[in-house]
Amino acid sequence: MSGTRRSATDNSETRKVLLDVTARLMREEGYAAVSSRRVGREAGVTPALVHYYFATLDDLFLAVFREGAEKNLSRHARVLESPQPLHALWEFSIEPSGTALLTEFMALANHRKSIRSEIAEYAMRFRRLQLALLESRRWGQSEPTGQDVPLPALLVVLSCLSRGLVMEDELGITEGHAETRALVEQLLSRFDDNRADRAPQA
Amino acid sequence: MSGTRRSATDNSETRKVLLDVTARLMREEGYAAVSSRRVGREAGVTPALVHYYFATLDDLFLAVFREGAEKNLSRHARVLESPQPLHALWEFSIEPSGTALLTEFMALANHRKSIRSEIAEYAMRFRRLQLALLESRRWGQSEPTGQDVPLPALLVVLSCLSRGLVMEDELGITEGHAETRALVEQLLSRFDDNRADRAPQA
DNA sequence: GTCTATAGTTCGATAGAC
DNA sequence: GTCTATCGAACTATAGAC
Repeated sequence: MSGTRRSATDNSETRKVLLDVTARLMREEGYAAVSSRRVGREAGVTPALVHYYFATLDDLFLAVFREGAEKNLSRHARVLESPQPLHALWEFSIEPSGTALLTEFMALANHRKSIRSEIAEYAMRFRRLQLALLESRRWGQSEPTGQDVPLPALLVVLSCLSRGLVMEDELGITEGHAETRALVEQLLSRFDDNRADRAPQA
Repeated sequence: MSGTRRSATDNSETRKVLLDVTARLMREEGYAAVSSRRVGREAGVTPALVHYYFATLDDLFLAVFREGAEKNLSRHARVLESPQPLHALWEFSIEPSGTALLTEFMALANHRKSIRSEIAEYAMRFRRLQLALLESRRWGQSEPTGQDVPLPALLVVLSCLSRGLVMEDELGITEGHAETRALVEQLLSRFDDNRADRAPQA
């Protein structure tokens, strides 16, 4: 039984609740709604206990970000194993779930140094993981139709477009979205249909 | 002389200062740094006077947004008259100046209804203006190389990409950016070099 | 238009009991 | 690990004098 007990601070159930409450508050009301009092109240504990787990609010924000980042990294690793990895990546990226939270972190990063550097470091790790996984499946070198769209550029385009489309959708802006999605599908097929392990079509 | 006096509330010099201070605070420290006390202090007036001009903070935010939006609309109208309108649009869009402010408004819009609807309405007006101006120069119909990239999609791609690249740049993320910019230039040339008023090249 | 004064909130963070 | 109690500070918004 001693193997299952969890008294260490990092595994505390309370800590998990605090992280969940914080993430929800950020999604629903923005980072400005996060305070030790508010988080404590919604988690059923006192503000002082929030400070016990996270000395400052920045520590709390960082912990939320790191947890989400790690989950995202492993989910992406799985997504990129799909038979049509780029289509799978795209479908995954245009899910609105994580975007609202990411937007809040972007805004936070604009004026909190500790968060900015954490986000930047993660983003680079993330993009390099994507590159490595995709290149290991033999893209990006001298594929017939992929020549004019280097893989690094494609990844930038996909991430900017998915983020932008989801944000606009949530604001109620849909002008040109259908055409854009169709265009992306067409572009992705040029890659997913021309992998090295499939027969070239001409 | 009576034509130059400006006693109306909307033309007040103080009002202008308040708008400027607010925009600067949003850019440099985020929307959360905006308060009637802070704005008043930095403008050299009392908090009560801020409330005299803008009953609530939302009114203040909205006024800042509207002012920037109007300026942006007229600047864009001029940009799109360039001999290479899409290149001009792109160069204009990747200027970092307005992006930080826009990011703050996006984050604000996520949880302030009045701001969300204002941003959405403006974005649609904006995109329709772009479409109208560009189509009047005979794009997007059946141009030789533009067939597979409809103009509405192109505009979405440009705006998402410019916003995304600038944001990433400011965080220090540059992976894949050079390749993406090259790709965009190539795409834009397919349009700008194939306008109806230039000779087709084959 | 601009001010003083103030009511009523909410906040970050800490000390220290249990 | 969780609490009470508290300091010191910031905030929105309004009332009303000038």
